Amino acid sequence: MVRSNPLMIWWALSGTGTRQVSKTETATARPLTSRQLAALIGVSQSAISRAFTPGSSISSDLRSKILMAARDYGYRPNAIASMLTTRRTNIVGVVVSDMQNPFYPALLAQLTQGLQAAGLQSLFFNISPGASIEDQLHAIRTYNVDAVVIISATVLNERMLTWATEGRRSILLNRLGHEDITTVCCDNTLGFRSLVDHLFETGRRRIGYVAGFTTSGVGLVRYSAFTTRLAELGMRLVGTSTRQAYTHEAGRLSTLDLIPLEPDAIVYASDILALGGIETIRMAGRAKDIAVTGFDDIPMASWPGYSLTTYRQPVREIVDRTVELLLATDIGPPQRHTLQGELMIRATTDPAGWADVPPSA
Amino acid sequence: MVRSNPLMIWWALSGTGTRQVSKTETATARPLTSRQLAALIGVSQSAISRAFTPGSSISSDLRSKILMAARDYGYRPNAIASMLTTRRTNIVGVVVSDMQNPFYPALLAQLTQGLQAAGLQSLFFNISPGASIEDQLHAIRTYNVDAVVIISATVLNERMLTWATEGRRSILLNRLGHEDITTVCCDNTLGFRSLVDHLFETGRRRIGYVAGFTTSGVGLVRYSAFTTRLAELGMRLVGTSTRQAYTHEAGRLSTLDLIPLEPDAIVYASDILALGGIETIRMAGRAKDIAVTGFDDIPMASWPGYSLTTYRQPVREIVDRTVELLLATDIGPPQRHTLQGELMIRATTDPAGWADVPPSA
DNA sequence: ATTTCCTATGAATGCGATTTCATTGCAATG
DNA sequence: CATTGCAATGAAATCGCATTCATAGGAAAT
Repeated sequence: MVRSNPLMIWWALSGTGTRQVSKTETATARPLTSRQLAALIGVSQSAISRAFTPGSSISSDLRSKILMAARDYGYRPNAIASMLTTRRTNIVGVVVSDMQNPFYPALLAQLTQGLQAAGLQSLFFNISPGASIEDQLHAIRTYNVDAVVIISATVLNERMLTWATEGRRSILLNRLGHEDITTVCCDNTLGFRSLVDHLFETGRRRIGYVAGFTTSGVGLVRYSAFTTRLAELGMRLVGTSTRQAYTHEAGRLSTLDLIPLEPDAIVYASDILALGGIETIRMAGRAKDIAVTGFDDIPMASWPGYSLTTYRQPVREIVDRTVELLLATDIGPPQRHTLQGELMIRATTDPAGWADVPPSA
Repeated sequence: MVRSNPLMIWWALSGTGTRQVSKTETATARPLTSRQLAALIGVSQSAISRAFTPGSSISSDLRSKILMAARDYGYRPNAIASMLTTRRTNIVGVVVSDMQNPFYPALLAQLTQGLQAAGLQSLFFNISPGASIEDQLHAIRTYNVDAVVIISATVLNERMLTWATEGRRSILLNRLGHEDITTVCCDNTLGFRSLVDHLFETGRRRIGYVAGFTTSGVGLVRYSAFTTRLAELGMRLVGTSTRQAYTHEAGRLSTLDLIPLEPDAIVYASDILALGGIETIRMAGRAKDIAVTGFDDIPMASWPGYSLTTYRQPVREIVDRTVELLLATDIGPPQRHTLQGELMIRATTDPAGWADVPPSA
């Protein structure tokens, strides 16, 4: 709908613009305001506002007249102005700290889509090494976001968290151990129990474990679920290793520690660690003996070259629940939402062994 | 260059933490307004505003008095309100369409960090299949973002683009062929010429090509640079294949088409395609004969298990240039910025061949 | 000492909507 | 027919800050 716009003419004649309108400077043409539109079609400014406010007291005749005029003149309500009076921004602050781990971009993409579908925009706060955490938390408050969703806030301590989220709806994704904030999290315990069960059923008994962060809530829960189930089934924990990171390299290195301990399976705290582990195990030519499991089910896990047995995080459900909580009219006390994932059995736990040759010379 | 940001001042004076907040700051209580603070310490509201506005006419005595009071009472300027008067939001709309390709999350992470460092926030617009493009473009305008950065807008057509970006500073990353918008892009031509040169020098002569989108500007430029250099060096193009996508699977499938043509090297339009190709080539046991090159240098390319020869996109430089352009005070006509990357020589072009065994049974 | 010129400040005026309040007209009721 | 009640509309008052305007008080200049 590229129709010639009376607005431009109006502005040109109105004399408000003493600036020279250059070709590149169309930026300065200010959009029509509700008052101007009202004047143009001879109604009150209130009427314009009502026409755009569902459920307000206005006749459908007048409303449609206004909406058509708005379309013709290219008027659209200024969101900033309405934020000021309604004190609602329809903006959700999304705090991200770890974009290295491929799981998070995937989660992020779905989350923003889910929010968009609900009419919410996402304002990004990147809390990563190199970014100023203080400034970002500060911005969360001055921009008056309606809500805050924190994705894996391993960087934030409890006090920062409560300060940043104070007074606004907020949800912590994939993190545990915070009393004051509602959390939505995959069922890590069930996940690791399933993985151990699967290893047991496929005949593995001597298990190694590679952790990411051993300090975070999720990290602890995963390890604890793992060891508990191991003990219940009478399996042996041959060793644990960590590099305090969820990266491919950390997976490679930690696996080097474990191989000498002769495990017949290694459980990794996340897929990205497991992918690193696969590489080390292949280099060592041990793929025939050592089963591998991950956690997350990132896209790479299902690539034929890896075919990693893992536990799928229910990303869709996490996102849906999150959006649902954000839209709920009544906010109760902080809640814990635990969503069930799914065991994805692939080649790396095949009792017959998987590829035992290093992929690269 | 860092834009002077009122918030910086606040933080500078606020100390490193240990805010002494009066207990009056309950969640339900509305935040203090400048007028209230003014009344509390007996100055005018204008003074409060000036205290937070760098370069405004105010004595340093009064300013520091106000800033300290602000800290004590927990006052902070309401960004929404100031947007209304200044007509500047300090928000950049970031339009993303393809989060599947790992290159984009990486670019995105760096971009948001670069913007943050310059005092700009990023509002996300996810234009992906499943999201309503119309709604998102609409939102870009009603939220009055200061600028728009579009990352790989393969989904948007020319008319949508101009409509969405009309009247605001906007930059297109990694896309070519748009006259009206400033673009910042890696030097694709140089990149593909370098790759071909490298293949020539390492003795390859029969080359295959796997494309992503063959319709996009970047896709065309890459292919054209590739074939041109091939001809110049008298090398032979044995075949081309595409699945119209930049995915691992597309790489796998396209490679299946090419292998029967007996190439001694395959050039892929991007790393993610090449990774898929590596898999197919390994399965076929042809890694000894077929060299592989990618483009982007995503993290996975340097994993030992792949060790993919590729051309690094200068992400840091792209981000820096973008931020610089956004902060520039004078906007000229649309410009083309082409930044040079770097040839990353790894194992997949080793004349001796790389791993020739399928990594997974 | 008088004039001039700044600088620092306060008062007042928007920014562009939402929302309350008051008013009008018309239908329904007695 | 008079009265009540409701729906639709306009006028006016915010919302919280930025900025212009007006002014008081000094310092500098004469």
